[in-house]
Amino acid sequence: MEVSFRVSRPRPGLIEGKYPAECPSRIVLNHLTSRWGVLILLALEQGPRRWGELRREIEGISEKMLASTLRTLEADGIVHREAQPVIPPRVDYSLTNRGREASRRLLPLMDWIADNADDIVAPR
Amino acid sequence: MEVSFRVSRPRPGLIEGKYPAECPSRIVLNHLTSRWGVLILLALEQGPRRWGELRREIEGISEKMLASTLRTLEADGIVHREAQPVIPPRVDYSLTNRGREASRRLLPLMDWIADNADDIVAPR
DNA sequence: ACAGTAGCTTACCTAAAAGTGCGTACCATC
DNA sequence: GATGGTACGCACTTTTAGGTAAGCTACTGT
Repeated sequence: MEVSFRVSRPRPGLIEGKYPAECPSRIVLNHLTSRWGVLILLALEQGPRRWGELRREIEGISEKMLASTLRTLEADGIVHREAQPVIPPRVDYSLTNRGREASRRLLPLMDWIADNADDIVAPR
Repeated sequence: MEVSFRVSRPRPGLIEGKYPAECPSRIVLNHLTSRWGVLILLALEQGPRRWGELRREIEGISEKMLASTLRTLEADGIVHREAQPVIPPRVDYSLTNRGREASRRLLPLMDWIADNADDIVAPR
């Protein structure tokens, strides 16, 4: 039983040719699907968050990883960082347009995984 | 300019609570987005492939990683393995229905990344 | 005077993923 | 009889993501 599933458009060169680990696509994919990257996107997709809010909302994340993951996503133009020069410091994070584009593609995958992960992993 | 983007349905418990690294969703996500997992899915999504075809098509993959990634995806019910007891050995790999469901969600993300990765990574 | 808070940075360490290189069985071909 | 293709498994090493813990600035509250 063949399932007719075609991608919207051809992806020339995605398989052919070399795939060094340093390929830009691989780098971005790693950032987006990193341990904490996904959770930060999930959180920010609900709306802007302050540093401390993210830290509390994403239980288990260390300050180091929150900082470095946020900086990575900021450098990728996926997360917008807005620091207000007040004391105590206040920093707000939100998704950029690019970040929303990314999460729009990432969330369906995450939803599917969340729905199926138990069935997939259970049989062990 | 607010972009109105809502996820199809609520994802309760995806943010709240703890997120151990051993969470089933994280495991499956890691398998799907692993270095070679994505490339194998991309290849198999074009149709069934033999071991050697995958090895040649996915340049740079080592035999060890091809074998272990395929076994992981097979254990997850994403890839179907069909070994014919002939000499020399012949083994065909294809996507299961579940694998096609997964790739249907993964490919839009990969397409977007492929289109944007250069712009994202270039400014460094 | 001292602790607490917000938002980090830095140095160090570990565990898991991936790479390297070897061996194997069986046969066809040169 | 030597070489090479096919589909792997195993042992070892390297690389990298992530964890742990401490410190730091510039203030505020008690």
